[in-house]
Amino acid sequence: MAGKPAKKPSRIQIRNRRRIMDAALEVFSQHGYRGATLDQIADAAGMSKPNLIYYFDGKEAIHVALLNALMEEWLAPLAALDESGEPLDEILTYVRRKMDMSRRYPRESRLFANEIIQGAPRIGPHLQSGLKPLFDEKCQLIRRWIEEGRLPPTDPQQLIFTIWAITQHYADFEAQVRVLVADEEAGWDAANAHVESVFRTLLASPGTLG
Amino acid sequence: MAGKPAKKPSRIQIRNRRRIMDAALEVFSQHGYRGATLDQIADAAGMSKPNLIYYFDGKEAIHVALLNALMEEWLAPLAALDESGEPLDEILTYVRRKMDMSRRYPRESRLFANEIIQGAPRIGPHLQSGLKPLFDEKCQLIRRWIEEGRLPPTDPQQLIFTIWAITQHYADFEAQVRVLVADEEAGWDAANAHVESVFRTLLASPGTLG
DNA sequence: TCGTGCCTTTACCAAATGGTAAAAAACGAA
DNA sequence: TTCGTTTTTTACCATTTGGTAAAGGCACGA
Repeated sequence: MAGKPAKKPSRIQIRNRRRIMDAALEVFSQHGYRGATLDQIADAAGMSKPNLIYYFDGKEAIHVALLNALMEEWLAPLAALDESGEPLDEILTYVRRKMDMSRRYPRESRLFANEIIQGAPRIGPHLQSGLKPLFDEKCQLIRRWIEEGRLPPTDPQQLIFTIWAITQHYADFEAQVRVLVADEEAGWDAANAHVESVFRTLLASPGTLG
Repeated sequence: MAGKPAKKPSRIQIRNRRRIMDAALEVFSQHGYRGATLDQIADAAGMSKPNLIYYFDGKEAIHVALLNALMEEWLAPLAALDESGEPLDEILTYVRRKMDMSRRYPRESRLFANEIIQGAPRIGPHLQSGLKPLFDEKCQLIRRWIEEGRLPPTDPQQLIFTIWAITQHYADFEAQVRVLVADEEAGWDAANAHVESVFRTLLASPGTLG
């Protein structure tokens, strides 16, 4: 039943698995699943193609392993949304963390984007089992905050979509943004400021009219 | 110098070129450039692979032709932003048209998304020559509206990015949205209502304090 | 130091893929 | 109908790609 005996991964195994995952992230995020080749990944990982297969069962296995490994880390900011905190602060913190991740880990963002755009053929089940419950839970939390009059009335699902859309846009469509905005560094500052003000405006309680 | 003599395209040529473009849109938007195969496109177009090559010079030529043909149509809503109109109406109309296109032409949206995410390797020049001028022009227009006190102060570039991000999200990440939202039809209604209210809120003049 | 088992390389392979050559078929003006 | 042109098919081809077999190298404990 267990997929692998999994005694103890040797130091070499740990190092090489990591190398492969990193190389795969680079290549998959840039070309998508079908556009990426094992040769490219092997090259980026600094090892031979058969050696890749020694560590992973095949191309799809690498991709799936990568998505699984990143999923948790990628959802961490949403999971950190704390019910005991101040609603506005919590959501703004979430937004800021998402912006931070777009700037610092664009490859991860694009990896997911590629997968989702193409219909989530390999990550689909994990969306159901991993993302959906978390999403529902946090929607419930936001709904409660709204009922308590601590946030203006909004559709929580749509609010989260909006946050995702705006923040990830800067990573996923970086190529476009770079064409349209002259100064890259200034662009990030402007983006951060704008996004901050957008959600401050949207979440500004209009008098808690309940 | 002219790429083709281009006498008069016969009826058959017109019909088949259209078929190919439509099939290519379907396949490219689903798998990305490198993930799409000529066999798939030929299949979807209901003709043989060599017949494709008879009408287009090759895979890349089809892709480029497709992007070029769609670019204009895709930018039409932005181009329609009218300086003589009421700023709020103009922008809300723009947002609505973008939402409409996301719902009705998700393939077009995903085609561009795929291309941009992967670094715009084939459409890059067209972004510079086609999108950039239009973008700059409309930013200028919005800036003027703000100066005239007819819109609250905002960074025009970032505003447009926000509109793109939110509206296209529903097409590009449809697979994800479908997992997270139960009722698809109701989902679209909720999305439209939410997006409308978001931009109404953001663009609500706070007293034209100028 | 000497195996024993983990790691890596070399040499392949079958299928898929972008593309070509050239013959056959269909079309259309005279 | 007939002849030249346009369109389509059949049969290929070279390269790329995911993957395998098996031998060689290497590290490390006894």
